[in-house]
Amino acid sequence: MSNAYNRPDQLSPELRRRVLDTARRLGYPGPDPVARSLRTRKAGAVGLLLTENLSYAFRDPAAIGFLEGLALACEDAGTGLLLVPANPEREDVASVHRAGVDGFVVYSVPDDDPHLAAVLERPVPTVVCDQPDMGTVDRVGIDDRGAMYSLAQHLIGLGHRRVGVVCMRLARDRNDGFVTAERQHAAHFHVQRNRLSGLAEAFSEAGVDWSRIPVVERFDHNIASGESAAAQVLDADPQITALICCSDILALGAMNEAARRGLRVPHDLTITGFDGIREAEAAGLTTVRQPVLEKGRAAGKLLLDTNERTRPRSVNLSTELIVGKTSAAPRGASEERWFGP
Amino acid sequence: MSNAYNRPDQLSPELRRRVLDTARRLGYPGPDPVARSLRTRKAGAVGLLLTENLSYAFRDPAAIGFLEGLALACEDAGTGLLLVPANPEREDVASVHRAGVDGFVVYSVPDDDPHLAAVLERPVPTVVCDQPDMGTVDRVGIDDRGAMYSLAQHLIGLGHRRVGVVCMRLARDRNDGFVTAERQHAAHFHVQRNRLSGLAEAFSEAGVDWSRIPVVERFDHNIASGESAAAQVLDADPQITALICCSDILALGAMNEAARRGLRVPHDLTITGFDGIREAEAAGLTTVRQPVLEKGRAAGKLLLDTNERTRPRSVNLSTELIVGKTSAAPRGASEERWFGP
DNA sequence: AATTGGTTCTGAACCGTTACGGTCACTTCA
DNA sequence: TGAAGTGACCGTAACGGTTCAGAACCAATT
Repeated sequence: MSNAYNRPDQLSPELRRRVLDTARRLGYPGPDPVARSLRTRKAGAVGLLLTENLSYAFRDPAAIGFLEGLALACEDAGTGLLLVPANPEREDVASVHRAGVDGFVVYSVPDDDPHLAAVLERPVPTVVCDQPDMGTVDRVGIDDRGAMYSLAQHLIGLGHRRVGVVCMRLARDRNDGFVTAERQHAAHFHVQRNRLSGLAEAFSEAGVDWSRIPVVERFDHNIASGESAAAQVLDADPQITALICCSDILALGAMNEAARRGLRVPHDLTITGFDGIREAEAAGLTTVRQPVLEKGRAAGKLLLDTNERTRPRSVNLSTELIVGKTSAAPRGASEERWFGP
Repeated sequence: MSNAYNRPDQLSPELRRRVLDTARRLGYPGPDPVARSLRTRKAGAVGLLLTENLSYAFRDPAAIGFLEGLALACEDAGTGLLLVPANPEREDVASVHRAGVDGFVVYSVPDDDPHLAAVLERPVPTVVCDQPDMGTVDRVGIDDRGAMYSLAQHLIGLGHRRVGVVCMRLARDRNDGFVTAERQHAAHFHVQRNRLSGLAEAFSEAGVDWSRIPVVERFDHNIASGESAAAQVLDADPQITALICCSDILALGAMNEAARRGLRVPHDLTITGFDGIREAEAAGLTTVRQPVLEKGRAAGKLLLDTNERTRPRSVNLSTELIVGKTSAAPRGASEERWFGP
């Protein structure tokens, strides 16, 4: 029976035809995929865990790029891609337990997320992205700290000392407002924590007292958040010469807010982003480009690569500083340099 | 055992604790999701079948919108979303057979696609999108014919008679070039067939000989295709006053080509799209807006709605003609009307 | 003391498939 | 002619959970 469907060479064509005929006559709908999975211990799918609402993945350009890369890898391997719903509000990890998959990819979740813990308990291979190295599972990511450090050095080189920062959520609780040093340090999102620490390091080295730099956090990641966060930073210190945003989306919002206030970018205010999404490129944003598609593909490859001689593995992809039209020397500084002593 | 995990009320807390303790000590990783699915006959996931490469879904804005809506519905229901790889090149339907899902959503595949046939053979509920009404399964879509008819009437009202058309692939075979009337009529993509027939009807009613209108097809759906297809139409008949594109993406490409030729839009050439994606709105494109997100959500709702009193159901979502800045009266016509007799 | 009622706990059947070993007929070779 | 070898076919035992019937137990009632 099984052979008739899956192993035509194991039986005579005549019998095969007869079996298939009677099967059809009896209304047999073909082998049941679930039972097959149980028996063969292969689900033919990999699970993707995102901390955000499922639909968020389709709204954020960087997430879309990641998904595309992951889908590419799955396609090559002929496996399906199961999007696992993980509502961050509820602590309901049943969706993780119910997912019939051969492995998990975990994309940018807080390191204390119960869903992540549930995944790690499952006896299947896992690849985490944009997470700290856990020592036990494969990892793919970038050097967020180093990339942001370079961006900061670019700004410092231009002469910026008085800056403001807009970042994404740092933990699971909503905190739309200023961020204490404590909170920065304890951020549960590896990516944000490292970007902030890269900034802090560079500016501290340049003699800036980091504890006095206004850092504003937003829970939701969209243009509107960038706008309101930029407004909050500019209200707190109208003297800042540069606004460093931890994502392009936030930076695009900041651009809107700058325009609303009549601030010319980069003449009156330098604005930078992070990610290198298409929209940022179109806007000429100074940013750090990271290979999001490649990241997804690498995650999939790592997961689907069967010969696991050296697990856990860790892949670091390279980033590139893109100097666009939104960063320049601060107004005062350039004149000072020009006419200075 | 099972009760200890899933039915805490069925046994004393003391026994439950003991069971869970020993389970942990034995390294038991929790109930196996596949075995559970087999027994309960519930996979906790719905499958999405796209005819394109999986990764394409993340490149096309309309597809992304659809996915977002579908993800939203899945989220509400707490089910996962399995992206089923269906390589259009290979006739390999094994991926459909192997998908452990409670139902399928089929999005815009040719009506003769073997993957679609394989889905319909599976004994699970199915919702088809942008497909002809099959009579046996639920359907969600729009009135492509009527929407395109309205758009054509808008153009006809403006005075356009000599037009060209750029459409997406009409069948599984690649045909990058002109389309015969025969091929238009026999198109295996319901959406494209209806859009073209809406155009043909409107223009025929206006006294235009449809068989003389150049219609150019492109297999790949991206900006570059729009560019080259527009070039092909304009080369074939430089006198056309309007270029009707069957998607916004193609229209955006056509805009590029018009610019390259020094044609001012809409002064020298009217260009229209279809879909109403964000990029089109930004460009001020005259187009038909269809609720892609709503379409995905409706498909998910239909599939996950358990009380199936009136299957098969058919949902038609409404569209809206958006008159943008890319359509105007043809140069000759407007003068004629202004200074005419 | 025996019956009843209720709760907690145990064991076995079943979901549908695949892997595997065994049977059987038939060919080949000494 | 008989032994060994080959290939086609078939029966059965897991895979790991859920479910449900009924055993076992305890307390309350007759």
